[in-house]
Amino acid sequence: MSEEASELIKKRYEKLQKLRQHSIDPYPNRFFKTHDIKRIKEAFFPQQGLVVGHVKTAGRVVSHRPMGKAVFFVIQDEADKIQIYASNETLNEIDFLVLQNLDLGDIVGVEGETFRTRTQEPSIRAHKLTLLAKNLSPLPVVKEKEGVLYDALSDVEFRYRKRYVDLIVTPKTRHDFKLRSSVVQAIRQFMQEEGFMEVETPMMQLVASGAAAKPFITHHNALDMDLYLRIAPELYLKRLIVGGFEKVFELNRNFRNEGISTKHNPEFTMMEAYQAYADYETMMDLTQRLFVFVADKVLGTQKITYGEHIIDLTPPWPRKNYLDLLHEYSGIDFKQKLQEKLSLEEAKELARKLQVPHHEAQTIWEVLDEVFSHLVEPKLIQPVFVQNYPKAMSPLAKSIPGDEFLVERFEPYIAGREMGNAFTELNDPEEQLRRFEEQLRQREQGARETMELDEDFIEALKVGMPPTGGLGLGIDRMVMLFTNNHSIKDVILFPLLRPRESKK
RNA sequence: GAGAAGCUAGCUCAGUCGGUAGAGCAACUGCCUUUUAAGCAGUGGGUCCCGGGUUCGAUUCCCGGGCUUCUCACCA
Repeated sequence: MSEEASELIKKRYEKLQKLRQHSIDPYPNRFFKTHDIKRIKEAFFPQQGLVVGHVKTAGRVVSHRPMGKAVFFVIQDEADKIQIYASNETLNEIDFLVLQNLDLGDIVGVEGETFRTRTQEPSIRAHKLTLLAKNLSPLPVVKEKEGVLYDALSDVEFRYRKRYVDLIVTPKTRHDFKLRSSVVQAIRQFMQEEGFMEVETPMMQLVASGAAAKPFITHHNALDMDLYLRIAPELYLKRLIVGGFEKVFELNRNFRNEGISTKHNPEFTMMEAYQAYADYETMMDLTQRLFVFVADKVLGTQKITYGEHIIDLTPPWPRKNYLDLLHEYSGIDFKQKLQEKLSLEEAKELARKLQVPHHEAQTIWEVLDEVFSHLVEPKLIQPVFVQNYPKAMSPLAKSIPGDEFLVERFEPYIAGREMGNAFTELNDPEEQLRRFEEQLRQREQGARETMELDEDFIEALKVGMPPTGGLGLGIDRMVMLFTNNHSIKDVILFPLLRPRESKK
């Protein structure tokens, strides 16, 4: 950066030099505050009036208005901002030099009295000004009046690549990631209060199973073997149910080597929970209560504004059968067609008539899935449990007793988006083996995504797993819902981007 | 992986029907000691994403590449 430094940056380095020549350390070792800004506002600035008091606080200069030998500037800390007033009359000679060389983006410590300006703006009259870190890489200049931003940082790429800058200049970014943290915290609290134990299972696995997705491969040098980054924690969590823990959950990252989109990041956060002596209906109830708990906790309401919609999380959420929804939105009774032994060709013909693209579908189930995602999913705005899915797409779920095609599985849908996946867990090891083998057969027939056979998991089931309900929730998507964001990159602090040729 | 759009000053954006570019903010200089998207006057700042082609001349037209965004595909 330095040899290509722009004029702006050169100026900053010159100021740095000037300060050092006057024995001012632009990067002192420490500075301790008596108050953070929010507390100053609370303690010294009642609605009307003022409590005069002495404070010592710090923050980043986010606005800078010199006026003669006086300067009004605003400092921002993690939670709030306050205006500082300083001049040659309030500061000593050395601190005034700091003031004269102050730039947007500098981090400063301030000591002084609280007061209100003529326009009643809460302010601090600085008697001491300490430079704590010089800004050498000028920030985008974003101005703000009554909550409206002017020249807001709108270069999306810049915001993702330089998230630390985005966090400084874009209040919504700060807000959304604080809210994300609160969501995660609320989920943990809810699960713990429900009696679930948080566990950590391997992220590096010998067999990447538990979901149908392409894994990332990594390598262990000492053992000289390839490992997969997990695509799901599912099979390990169920091993713990076998081991005798009755309520477990894990809240952490999964890795899937798939395309990147507004709804997909290669690493994403899931919460998976398993409860022994329970079934998928138990998990529906848990899901509903969890969403309500989190919404109350972080938003204080069960009605969420998302884009054009007001989404009402108030339970109970309706439950609709997968095949009934297909019937409802396509006009075709697939349940009947299945009983009449519908062929793949006939299924594709039906999809053609419905104008649903299906060219890559290799099985009847994949055709149905295409129809579902094109005709049904976008309509599922208010919370709904879609239940009783085709067996062929759900190799880890228990069959509905007496039903040839369907399993006890549901997916909660909100805002046209799948928020999770849950089922009554298959615990019959022989059946599980057959299902894995069926996956292999489907793959040989050309199915795009199938699940890997995990032999040790079969061994675990042979030891005996009680009847169990399991649930997975996509945390990123949940946060998108709660923060009214439409791109997953806006709820991931550092989304994966291709590297860029230096510069910027 | 496919299609569409975008890439011009530190930021937000104009613009050039082909003659090497502008505004606002920011920076710098001067004035201004209760301003707040502060104000007034002046100054400086650009490999117009990269490479090639056409052309007397390309930031502009053509071809190739890069990166991003959006949509679709795969998936959650």
